[in-house]
Amino acid sequence: MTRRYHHGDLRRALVASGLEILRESGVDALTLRACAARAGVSHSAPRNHFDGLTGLVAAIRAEGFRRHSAAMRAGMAAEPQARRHLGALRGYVGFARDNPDLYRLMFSRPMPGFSAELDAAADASFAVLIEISKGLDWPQADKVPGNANTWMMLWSFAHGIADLSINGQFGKIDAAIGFLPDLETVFPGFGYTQAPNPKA
Amino acid sequence: MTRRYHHGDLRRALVASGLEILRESGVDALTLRACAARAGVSHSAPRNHFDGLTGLVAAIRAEGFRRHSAAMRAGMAAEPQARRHLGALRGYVGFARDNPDLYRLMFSRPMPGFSAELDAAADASFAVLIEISKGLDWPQADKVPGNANTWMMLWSFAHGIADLSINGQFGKIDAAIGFLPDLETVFPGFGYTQAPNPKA
DNA sequence: AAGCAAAAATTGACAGTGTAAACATTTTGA
DNA sequence: TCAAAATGTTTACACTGTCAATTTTTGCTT
Repeated sequence: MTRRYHHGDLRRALVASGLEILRESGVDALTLRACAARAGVSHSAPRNHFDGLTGLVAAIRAEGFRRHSAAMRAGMAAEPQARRHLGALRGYVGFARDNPDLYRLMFSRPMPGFSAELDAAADASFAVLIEISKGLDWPQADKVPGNANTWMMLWSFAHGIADLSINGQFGKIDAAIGFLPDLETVFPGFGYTQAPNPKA
Repeated sequence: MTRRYHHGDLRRALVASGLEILRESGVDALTLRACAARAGVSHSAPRNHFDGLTGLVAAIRAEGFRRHSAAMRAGMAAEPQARRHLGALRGYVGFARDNPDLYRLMFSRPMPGFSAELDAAADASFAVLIEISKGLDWPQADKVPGNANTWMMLWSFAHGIADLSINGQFGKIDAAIGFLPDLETVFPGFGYTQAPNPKA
């Protein structure tokens, strides 16, 4: 029962503490010393696991992206195949609204090069967007320059709805979640041109 | 030539200093003391004009929104009437890309209630979006629940493109600006149903 | 098993930050 | 004129991130 000198899994504990602090008290309270204190450790212990506050924040953002992609995949699994893109996007916006400060932290700073872990986790989220964009087509697709624009459109739309909604920009209306499932209405003819996963 | 004890227009000078610091060194360098120093004043002088750092940041964000709406109006004026919404949105995204840290600061925190000045400036930006949404119609408009959804769609799309582009999420592709003018391709039939400003 | 190097955590110190109170100077207006 | 209000300065304090020095534990090598 005596608290050991070595924590055992401090790195994970610090990220967990950071996530709790972020949820409970917002980003201004997300402090290196506060994370250390909540993990029951001295204020300099994190130095052995992270490259300063920037490194800890990068790890927290990475965990955010892992949960983010998981939420998208869960949303995708809850819909029939032909509507899986809508499920994924609903998972996207739902995650943002359930974790507003975390989502804002994930996207409030330039992306690449903070850490390999963060880049990989963000790529995993990105992969879901690419995945649902594949085979997704609408009548105007070929008129838009560049083949990458389907995921750009989906991502821009989802991020815009999520971020503005989080920041209270939609005011009392805030029908963002109800807004999203109507994507097939907003984009007429938007859907998959062929059944995915042909082996199933 | 002797520096007077009273600055004369310190409030404005502090906001200007903050904008310069933001542009030159990013948001982490945006410090109350740094703004005061650049304005040539002691670190406690801002207290007479702002409610702490939060107040100064709110004033900087407010100035950002004023320039933001001005950029949209300039973009609107550069296009023929039937395409004025595209001009406004191009102004929107262009402002964000020309002032990435400022734009991020404007939207990286919950919106309402920081100061009356900020609320008013943000409303002015919002008014432009409402303005270009007025009379703007596309075949599916009436199928989308709620009448407010035209501006929600435009805003979400513009903010998504702007914010993701700023954060480098589009990677090397980054055809965000070229992406935007094709809105009429993405949304078929998207346009004004009647000539605006009937008195002209 | 012994011992020693590496890893992990602590302590103490330092500069920089926001905030506050007390004090100094200038401006204003009655 | 002169007192009050507005504007700036100085000093102090708690908190933050970072760093160097030190202590404790773990684990590997011999």
